[in-house]
Amino acid sequence: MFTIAKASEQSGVNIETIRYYEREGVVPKPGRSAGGRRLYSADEIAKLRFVRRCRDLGFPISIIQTFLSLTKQSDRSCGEVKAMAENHLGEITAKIENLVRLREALLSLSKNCDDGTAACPMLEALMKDGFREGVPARN
Amino acid sequence: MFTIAKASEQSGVNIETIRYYEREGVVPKPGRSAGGRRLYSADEIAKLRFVRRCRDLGFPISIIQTFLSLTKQSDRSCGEVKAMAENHLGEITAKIENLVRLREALLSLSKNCDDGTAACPMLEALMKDGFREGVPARN
DNA sequence: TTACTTCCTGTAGCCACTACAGGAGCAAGC
DNA sequence: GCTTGCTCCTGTAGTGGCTACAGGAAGTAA
Repeated sequence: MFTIAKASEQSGVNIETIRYYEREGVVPKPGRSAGGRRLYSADEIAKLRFVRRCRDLGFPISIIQTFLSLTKQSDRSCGEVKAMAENHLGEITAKIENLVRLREALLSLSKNCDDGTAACPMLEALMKDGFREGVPARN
Repeated sequence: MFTIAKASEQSGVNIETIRYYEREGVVPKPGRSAGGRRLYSADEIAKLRFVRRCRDLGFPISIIQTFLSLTKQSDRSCGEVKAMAENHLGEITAKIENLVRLREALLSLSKNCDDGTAACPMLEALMKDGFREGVPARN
């Protein structure tokens, strides 16, 4: 059995975040020592690592909870997982496209911006009325 | 002078968000009618539109406040604006690169995932120990 | 007058954490 | 046994940028 510091180290999840996950019911409550300290098994640490990896892949907590419940069944789970992963892939692709358009818009705005000019053409352009080219709406 | 609904319509900023900006001191407090309702001038609406456009470009509120204070001076502002824009461009590019790596990681994970299999290879891989390839850390 | 819409303030919720404050447990050295 | 210093505990509040109420007042058209 491991202390929360060891669990954090081995899973890559911050200590405060581990306690947060427990509060929110993402991972089950671990056992406690006589003095009331959390004690983690290797399995529980593996679960934390799984959550961490999924978060690194950009999955929201709600989806990860579904993943965790699907791993318990281990039957018929793959189709659902694949569907959720593909849906997430679509969202990532959309985000990338948005950011690329955004970068282009910002680049063309700041391009005319030279040091030393009195009035900044970028701020001018953003203030003006005739404007709306290729800037995507927010998320 | 315009009601908050007109200001929202013309600036593209949600009514609740306009009041939020006012509370936070992003835009100055507008005048009020006899009955206590907010009344916006064309200038104030232009300022809201400016904030909206900057938000659409991904600038955080704190940077936008700097922009707004720089537009008042109109002297020597361009260099600072350009520096902030370029810094922001760097952040956007980093985000894009992260997302692209993430997409590749997720794609290679979900590729082996066929419908109908008993155990899901993607969840298996995320549970396993030997793992850590090209998944970027979170923001 | 009545009905309907818009607006007001104030507060709470969203997401996924992060950062305290104030106290208790625990291990090592003297 | 006692002190020092670390880890851990609970509970609460803050982050950013909004969004969503509740409960009431003001304005407008028939």
